[in-house]
Amino acid sequence: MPTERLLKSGRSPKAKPSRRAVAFPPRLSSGYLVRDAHRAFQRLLERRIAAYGVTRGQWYFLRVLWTADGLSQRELSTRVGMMEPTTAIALRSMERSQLIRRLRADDDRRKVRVFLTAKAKRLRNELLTLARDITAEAEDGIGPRDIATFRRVITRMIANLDRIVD
Amino acid sequence: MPTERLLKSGRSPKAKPSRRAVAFPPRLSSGYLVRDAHRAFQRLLERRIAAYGVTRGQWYFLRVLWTADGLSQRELSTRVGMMEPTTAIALRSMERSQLIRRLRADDDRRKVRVFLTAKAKRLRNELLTLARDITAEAEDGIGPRDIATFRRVITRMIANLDRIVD
DNA sequence: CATAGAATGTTAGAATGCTAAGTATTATCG
DNA sequence: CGATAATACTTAGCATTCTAACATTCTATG
Repeated sequence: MPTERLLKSGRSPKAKPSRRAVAFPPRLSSGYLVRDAHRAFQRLLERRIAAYGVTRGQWYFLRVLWTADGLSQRELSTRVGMMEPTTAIALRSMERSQLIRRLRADDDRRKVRVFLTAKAKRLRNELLTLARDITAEAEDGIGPRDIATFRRVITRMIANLDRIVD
Repeated sequence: MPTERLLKSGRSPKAKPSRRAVAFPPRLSSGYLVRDAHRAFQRLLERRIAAYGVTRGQWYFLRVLWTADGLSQRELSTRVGMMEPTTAIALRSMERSQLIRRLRADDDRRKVRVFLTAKAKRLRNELLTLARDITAEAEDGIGPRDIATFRRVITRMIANLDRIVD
């Protein structure tokens, strides 16, 4: 981590003090901490699933489909938490990679149902284990009580933020 | 949040039990919680700074430059935690938006120093306040002790993950 | 000094995610 | 029944981020 060094640059020595009134160091910002943690998780996940020919964008959908095969694209979008164009792009790449097949629904011809291939089903246990390992490595040396508090707090933060509309 | 409904699809009723051996629900995955929180923070930040004509990609750099004007691109990349091509792209957009100027360093003509414009400096207090408000809204209803635990835990997770090389 | 290597930035190309605007199908209502 | 709405998905275009490969400039070593 780089040290916080202040370059004075060419600022006037008699700058108004109000310029500096607000301070908000990243270490005190939950948002910054969450961002850094997210990037660390992603980096590791991406590197490890690449060995199986799976990309990060495919991962989230695999994870849902392993539990609920045959969903429509709309349902998948909702569960994964992505917008539908994002889902469409991810599914196209998964179809190319032989991870899914897409079948038009008989009852409603607007809908497309997504089904895992045998290949994708075979990946399930190994990849889920891999994901659990990453979590375990992340939580290494942290007590179970603190982990529980962490989960409770971050879940509440998500709820707080999701409730805000403006 | 959508209910967990299991579509049985066309799977054989006598599938091997080993197929289901591994379970790892997202609610128990710190990685998933962190991802969701990250997206919630980003969505809100993006929406609010858009009113000032600032994008998310510019934000991280502004934040560093408000504290240390005149850094080189390499130093900026390190502090923000981005790769250099990412920095180059963000700075190009910031130059177009009149938020920064780039000046070749006299002492070392490989280096480019980045300086905030008056416009960018004027945005500082208002945008930092905005960011602090988002944090406050996220932490609403959570006790200070729990917040402290949360920060300690997530900081440790980041350290754990950053240490892993393979 | 000349040349090899290190340091700083850039360009190119891919993946991921968004919003806005389109197409096609189904449902509703006058 | 026929026009209008809503629903499901796609396309287009942008922003953000990465890795890999390049150009430019400086440093170090013979």
